[in-house]
Amino acid sequence: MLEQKTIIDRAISSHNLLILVGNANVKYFGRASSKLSNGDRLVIVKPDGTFLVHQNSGMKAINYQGPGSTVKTFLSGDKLILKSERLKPVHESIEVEFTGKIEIHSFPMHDDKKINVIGSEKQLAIQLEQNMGFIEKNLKILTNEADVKRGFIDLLAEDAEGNLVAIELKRRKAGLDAVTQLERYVMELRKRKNVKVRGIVCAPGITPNALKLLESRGFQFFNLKYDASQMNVRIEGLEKKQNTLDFY
Amino acid sequence: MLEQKTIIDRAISSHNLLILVGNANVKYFGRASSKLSNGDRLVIVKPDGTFLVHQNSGMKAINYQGPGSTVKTFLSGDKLILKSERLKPVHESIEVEFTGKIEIHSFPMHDDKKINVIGSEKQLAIQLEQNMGFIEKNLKILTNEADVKRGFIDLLAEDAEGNLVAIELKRRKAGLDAVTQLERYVMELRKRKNVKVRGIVCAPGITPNALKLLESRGFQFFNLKYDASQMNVRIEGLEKKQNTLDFY
DNA sequence: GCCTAGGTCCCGTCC
DNA sequence: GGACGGGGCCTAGGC
Repeated sequence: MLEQKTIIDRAISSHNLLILVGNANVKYFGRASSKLSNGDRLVIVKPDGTFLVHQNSGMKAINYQGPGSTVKTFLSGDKLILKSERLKPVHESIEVEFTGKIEIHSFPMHDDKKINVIGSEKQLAIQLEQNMGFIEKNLKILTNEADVKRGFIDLLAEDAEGNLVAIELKRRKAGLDAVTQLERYVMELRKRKNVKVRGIVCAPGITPNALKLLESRGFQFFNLKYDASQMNVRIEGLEKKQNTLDFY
Repeated sequence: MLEQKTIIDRAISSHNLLILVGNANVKYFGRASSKLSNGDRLVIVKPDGTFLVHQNSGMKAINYQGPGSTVKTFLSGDKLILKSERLKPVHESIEVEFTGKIEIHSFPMHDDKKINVIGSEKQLAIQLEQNMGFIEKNLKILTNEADVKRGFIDLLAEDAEGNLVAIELKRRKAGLDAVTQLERYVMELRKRKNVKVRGIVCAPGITPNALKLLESRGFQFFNLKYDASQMNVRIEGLEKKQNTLDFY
């Protein structure tokens, strides 16, 4: 065990990626607290202090600590303990107690590349901004979050009659939150400027309750079809949808 | 390379945890798309199909695929390619192209334990339900999401005067969303029942804008102090807070 | 530092 | 299966 501790300590101090697999229990204290009794676990320690504990299924780490954490090792009888600590945002700690054989692997990792993601809401907004005709003729873009001070509105435009049009854009199906968000922005604008303000949700689909809420507020919904699966975003269609009579 | 492919294929078919480290580029197509050019990467393949690509820093996998995905290996010249595919919710794929030496490790993992987390909002609700006096005298709990049909209210109570009291509880500082959520519920209740409905947000802190919004809606905020860092949840205090005159 | 909102959010739960 | 909300959400962008 002492030898294993030495190997681990050396990997950490040399800023390698450290991978541990073995039977362990895990305790966490901090913003919440958790216990996970013994089982085979994967532990990842990154050079930046990131500390991850994975079970054998599921996407998310069952326990974790972000960059900036520090990890220390302890021996307690025949058991090896890893303790990860961080101070901010609050004091938090994870203790992993290995009970048997540990597989230890350490790797130097060089990587300065950043991922390029296509299909963010922001990119959709840029596409839509250049084709406001998709929504309606003579819709003039005023800003995409530029001159509005608290400009959390995805797109702000002016229609042919001089009304303000606040557009909330979503990259996936809109839910109740999309409508309440839009409502807050519209209320804010109506309070500040003394003009009519229209609200539009633009998304690939909307949940039934969200549509009802939207219509009760006098807003409009535009169904958005786009494709972002091929390294470029392409808006394929945008059509106004309203409840037909047989919806109710 | 052929030998490495064989080792990987064997690990996958035997439902082991598979760990790969090596220089690779990564492409993703699906709900969005992404490219990440060459660098040292950690790839994790779990027995349930979970597929994770990590860089050497940061907590979150830079590319990922959830449980149920299938992974296949290909040889392309002197390069080994891992391809993870899933069909639901939409067809998505990740391709990891290794360009040089790959470190391969495979582990059988046995683990049927579930984590026990202390300090969830639900647990706080149970604590609070048993001490409604924290909020005000003669507040009678009606339900914690039990008999209400669409019971999305954290806590529903009745005050001394027979008014309904809808309580939105948060385990962390309340933001604008907490208030708009509460507002939706209160509106719904007012529409359905014909009684006065009060709204209360109960959280460890509230953002200034959220407090303003809350007060403009006539709701109340109670500052909640609790500790969940020691394997039990304990409410330490709960006091009504309102803006003092010098707030504005 | 706080506030705000997006995310290939994931995840559980309830309908 | 969709819908809805929690999460130790994390992370990025503004201020």
